[in-house]
Amino acid sequence: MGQKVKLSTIGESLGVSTATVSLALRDSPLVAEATRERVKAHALELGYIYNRRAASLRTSKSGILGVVVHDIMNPFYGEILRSIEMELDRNRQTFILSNHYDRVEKQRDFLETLMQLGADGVIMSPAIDTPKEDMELLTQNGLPTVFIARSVPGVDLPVFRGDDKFGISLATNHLISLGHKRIAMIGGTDQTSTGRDRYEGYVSAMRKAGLEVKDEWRIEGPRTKAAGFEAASQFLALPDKPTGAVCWNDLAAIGLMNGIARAGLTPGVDISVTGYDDLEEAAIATPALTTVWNGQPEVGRLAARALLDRIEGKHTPDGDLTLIKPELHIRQSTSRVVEGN
Amino acid sequence: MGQKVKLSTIGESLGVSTATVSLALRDSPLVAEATRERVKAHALELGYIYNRRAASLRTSKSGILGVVVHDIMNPFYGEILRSIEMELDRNRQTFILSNHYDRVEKQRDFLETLMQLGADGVIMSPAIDTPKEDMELLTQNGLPTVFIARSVPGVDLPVFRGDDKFGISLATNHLISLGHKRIAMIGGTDQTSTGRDRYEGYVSAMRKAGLEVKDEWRIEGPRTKAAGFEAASQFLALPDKPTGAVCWNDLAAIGLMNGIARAGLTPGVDISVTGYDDLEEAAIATPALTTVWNGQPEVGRLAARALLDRIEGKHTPDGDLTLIKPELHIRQSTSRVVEGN
DNA sequence: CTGAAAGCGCTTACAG
DNA sequence: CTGAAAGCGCTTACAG
Repeated sequence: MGQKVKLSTIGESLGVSTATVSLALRDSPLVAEATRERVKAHALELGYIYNRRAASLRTSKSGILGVVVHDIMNPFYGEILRSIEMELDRNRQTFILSNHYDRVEKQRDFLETLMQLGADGVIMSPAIDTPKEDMELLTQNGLPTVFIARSVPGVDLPVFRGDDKFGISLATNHLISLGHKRIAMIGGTDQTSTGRDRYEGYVSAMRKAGLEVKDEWRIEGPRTKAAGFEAASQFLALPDKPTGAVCWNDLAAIGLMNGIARAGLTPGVDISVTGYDDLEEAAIATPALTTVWNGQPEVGRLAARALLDRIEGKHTPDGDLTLIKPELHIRQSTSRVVEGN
Repeated sequence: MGQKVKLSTIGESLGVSTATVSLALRDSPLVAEATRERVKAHALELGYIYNRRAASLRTSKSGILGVVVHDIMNPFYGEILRSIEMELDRNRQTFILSNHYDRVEKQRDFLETLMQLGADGVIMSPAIDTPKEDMELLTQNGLPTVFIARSVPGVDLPVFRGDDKFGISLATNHLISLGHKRIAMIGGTDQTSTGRDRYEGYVSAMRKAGLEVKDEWRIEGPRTKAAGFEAASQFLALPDKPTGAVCWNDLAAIGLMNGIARAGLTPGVDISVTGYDDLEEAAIATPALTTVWNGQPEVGRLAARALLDRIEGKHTPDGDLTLIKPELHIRQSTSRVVEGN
């Protein structure tokens, strides 16, 4: 591959200084038009590759952002990520991605790596039980950070997420309006604020309607299709057979519906099921899933925008909470409660 | 955040040179045990963050690898990625990820970024119609590269993928053995070698069994659930109503089954459907999907391993093709052809 | 076992 | 409008 082409290579063969080459390549008005063109043409010809590490060492800006989520194979995060990607591409920022799988150490390793690389900022959906100290490490090192979907208690940073309590009440009230009186809540964990908010929203909607809330009707855990599928038998064996299931997310709901179908019942007819998130595949599930749109594209876009603003010094308020307003999308997985139930 | 802590900060407050600090932190045996301990303790105390950019500028190794695939929201790539991640984590390598969405320019931008960052290597599933020149750019700049799932014609680099022709014949022969005579092939494109291989495999299995292959029975395109879902009406309107569908991948198959169900037929009973890949969700689809395991974990692990080996100079042969042997996993979406069909 | 010095490839005041 | 020089924070011969 011959000798590596650098600014000085270009400069020498053109008889100008590296400073001029540097400025010319970055379109500085300080350099004469003609010189600029000559430099650029020659750079292209030589196959010059800009060395970002050197530039970054000098300027202490890297053009790299970090994104950490629980698991990008979860389409909920996938959809957020896609809109982050679009926003960052437009601003010619590179991002590095990591899953933490709710392991605090894996997350910490990644944050450390970001600091070593001189990342300009971080978008994160923090792991369960992330210690405040891990976040302080970021601020101490001057790394602008925003949260998506989740946050860390006691840490004042901008948060972008859906309004969970309101969203789950939309789903619960929808089932209630269809005449359901025994409604279970399937999936999710009470270890996250999101989990607690959604459970609270479900409970308060039930109470407001004068309906009973039974502890047994809360099946904690499932957040994936596989787990939702497995929860079906437990759900179908519940005391006082619920006729409706408010699920933590679309994945658990789709899994649950598959499990219900496997047991010989018809989801959407015998049992009404609601999801949460409105993933792209909710609409093509069988039956099509009634669910709550959770604003993934908005969350991603706004969070990326806010981070870029922070990096540029436009100081958005700390601890600012941006709640995306959820919407109920009614499809075929919910119907009027069956007579006699 | 006070002053930035660097090697010289540690050195000065300890009365040793930065060279010694550098060596000590990297556990060099050149440094006395006692000094090493003192340095490390002090670095920790001061909250020293290793500056990888500076190190990388000096050593021209970055510890960064690039991974480019079509779309990580596709669980096929997601599953490969997960195993790449495991392998790279174990070797303490950071990776940067990008989707190309089959847009050659987006892919080129990313490769350029990798070179600017001084990446050590690339794992890629190249975009359709990737020009040879783009790949030559990588080799000219000394970037070790391996292919997964797809390759670029005329470019001699190691490739890791499943044996498509053999795999699709497993699915086709399975339907044939169940008595199906009219079998369509749904989804995928003939613009990739994978697409051509699978279609050829299907055609030759049909011919070998003395069955007719009709052009109309080839519905090109669908690679997603949504597209598979939409293809259902087209499939059901096909001349001489096929009784079986060999699908390009699990996503198209699951979408197709949903569409068939929506039309009032029962997939797995009225129409037999096979998938390809054996994604985690194939087993919990309704009906559970008969499909061909495509070795995603193997592909990811072997490709990552091979790249690391190349980077370390263990020169694995160019143009070497590693075919993972697919396996048929029979579930409920295929059954003996219905009488009278 | 430790230190002084050079250099990786940029950018940025500063001088002209 | 252009150039000479310093410096970003490391690592690596080299000398002692």
